[in-house]
Amino acid sequence: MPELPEVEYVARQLRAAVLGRRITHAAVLWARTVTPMDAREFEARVSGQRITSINRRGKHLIVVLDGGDALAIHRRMSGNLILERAREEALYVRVAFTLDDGQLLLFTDPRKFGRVTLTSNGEIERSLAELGPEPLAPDFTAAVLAERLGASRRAIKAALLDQRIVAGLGNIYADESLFHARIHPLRPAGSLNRREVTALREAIVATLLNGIEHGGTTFGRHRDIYNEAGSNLEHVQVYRRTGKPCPRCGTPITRITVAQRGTHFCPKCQRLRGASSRP
DNA sequence: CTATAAACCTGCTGGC
DNA sequence: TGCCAGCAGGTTTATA
Repeated sequence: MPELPEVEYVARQLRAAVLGRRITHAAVLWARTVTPMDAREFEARVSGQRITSINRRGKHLIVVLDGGDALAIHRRMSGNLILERAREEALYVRVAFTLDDGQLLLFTDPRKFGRVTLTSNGEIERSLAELGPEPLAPDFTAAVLAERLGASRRAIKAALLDQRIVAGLGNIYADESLFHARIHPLRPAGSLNRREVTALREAIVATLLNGIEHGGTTFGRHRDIYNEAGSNLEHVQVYRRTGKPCPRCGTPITRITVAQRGTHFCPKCQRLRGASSRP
């Protein structure tokens, strides 16, 4: 579930809460979460390192440690980072970090798809090298987006979910962005004209910023580090609103499957025909 | 290149 | 009320 806004929101909270803290102890409760590293090796190597910075790249949360290592955390479908003052009752804990001020930082993950990877700083950079541009960075221009989409004939929805095209978009924010830009999800990615690419870039930025502002979208499992749900679901226009009226024109929202993912759009505002092509 | 399916996992929902 | 098939925000890998 966690897409860029959910990861960014948590990154900001963690910066305020655990920056500068030393990890005094780590416990791996589900070994596959830290693959490919051995669980005991992970615990030994992370213990004693201090948290020097917290960053985000796409949907990856990067916790930089003073021993030359970094933790790359990907929450995948159901992972959360929960901060506890003392041992409370968090469920599905896969990795537990004890900090030097007594706080407990827990990686919880019912479905066990999430990953907490410990590697050297250089290694992390290499593993993230394939990611596309950061959509909230100032250099994410319409020209950059157009260049990334190239002449691809795949559906624009599928392209937006591809982290090599743009980093951080997932199913929710892809649908919302296309709705705001009035682009049909099945449009071939390379067929968008200049005006449409510009509108899409603006829609992506606005949609993501909106999501961050509301603490992320929670319809299932996303929680912030204090175990609070985000409120952005109240603000989405099409995602999971099949059959409900389009907020713009009243036409019922349609749901189709694109790239094996549920895809929601307004059939009147987002037309497939009548589109011009980009040379 | 593009598309599709399957795999990794568990919990929740909707239909019967 | 109860059971079960199907579905879920993500990514990777195999196959056509």
